[in-house]
Amino acid sequence: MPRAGLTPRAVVDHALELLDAQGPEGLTLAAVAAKAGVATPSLYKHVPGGLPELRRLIAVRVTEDLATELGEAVLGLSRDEAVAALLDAYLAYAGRSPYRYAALPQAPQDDADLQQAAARLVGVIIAVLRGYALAGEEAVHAARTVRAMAHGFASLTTAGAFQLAADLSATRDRLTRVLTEGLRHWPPAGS
Amino acid sequence: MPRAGLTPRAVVDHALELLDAQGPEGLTLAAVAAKAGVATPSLYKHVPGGLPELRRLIAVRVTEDLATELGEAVLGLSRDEAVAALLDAYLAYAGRSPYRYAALPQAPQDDADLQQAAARLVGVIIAVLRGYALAGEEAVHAARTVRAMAHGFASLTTAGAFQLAADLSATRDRLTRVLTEGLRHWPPAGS
DNA sequence: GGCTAAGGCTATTAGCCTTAGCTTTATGGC
DNA sequence: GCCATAAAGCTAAGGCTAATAGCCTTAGCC
Repeated sequence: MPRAGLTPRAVVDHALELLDAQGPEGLTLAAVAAKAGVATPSLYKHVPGGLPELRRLIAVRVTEDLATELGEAVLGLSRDEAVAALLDAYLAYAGRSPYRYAALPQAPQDDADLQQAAARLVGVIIAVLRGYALAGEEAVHAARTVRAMAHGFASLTTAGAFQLAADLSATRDRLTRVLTEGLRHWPPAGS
Repeated sequence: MPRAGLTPRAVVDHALELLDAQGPEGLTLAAVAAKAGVATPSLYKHVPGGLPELRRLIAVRVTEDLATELGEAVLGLSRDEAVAALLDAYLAYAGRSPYRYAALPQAPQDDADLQQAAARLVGVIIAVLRGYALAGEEAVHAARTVRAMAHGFASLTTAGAFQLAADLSATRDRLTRVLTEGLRHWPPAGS
């Protein structure tokens, strides 16, 4: 029996392929092992924590990938243009890889690796907000607002929660404008 | 063996208790059956579809409960006050029952019962927007924006995704104001 | 009084995760 | 060039789950 030359990274790669193709139900250790050409228990040599750890590693990887894509998408842009590009890239990622995106919140958030990856993602958002010159904690509130809007729209869209006939891209346009308007007039005034 | 007097509704009740107490991992037919004082296969008499149908019924119930709570929260209010109350009630529900809230997107959205319940929920949002006199499809875009912001913030908050120290209720306040500002100036202007 | 249908049950199958313990392979030191 | 050792694979086994099949009993109605 020749060695398969498996690594934790390769295991995650196979898992992601499975996730993309079959959704969360299809993500089983048995299936990953079959795809890797290995018996199921052998996976524990590379992912000692079993299925929970595999899911954790997936969340970390997806967060890193998303952070990288967002960072590239906003290069050279600032203010409203950067925000629009950020939202576009965010929604594009979720639309292109809905199962990966849905796997994000399934992992415990107190994990160190995940926090590091998440910090990179938040860093990109904070950088985009630099053009609005928000003071101190206001930048954090604004970043959370950006993230909430992006995640909310992405999550509801990929889940198929918007059932009415109205054009989704028009909604995305309105959402983007509400966000940029809010950022330009930050901190937002009450009624 | 006396009858347990089970009904589909009672099965869902037991399932919800389990979900609240132990999270999605603890929601198994075996556990529900044990709680109901019944052997596992007996559940199929009331929930023929097994676990997937149970999850579907849970999503429907949670959507109905949420719609009811939101409807009550905005009674007698209009415009910004109504929007603020809607957001408060939405986030309160998610915060009070995080596992129920997280169970919402796990069900297929093309289910008739779920669509009916979701229509009630959307109806509440549309009603809240009545005070802003939005024309035609703009009401749909605005309702989606409201829902995206509420869901995004609720989802990220309950998942523990906001790790920085800044006060969450302050962020919620900013989010609410961005939303009401956007609604007051609808359709939102671009840059 | 007996029939029917609903609501229980046990037994069984199939699939999964996980642990334990053995075997083989590759590698690094002497 | 050989041997020790650690890494990486395997088989076997245990325990959990969902789900199906088939049987029995209870409750209610004609």
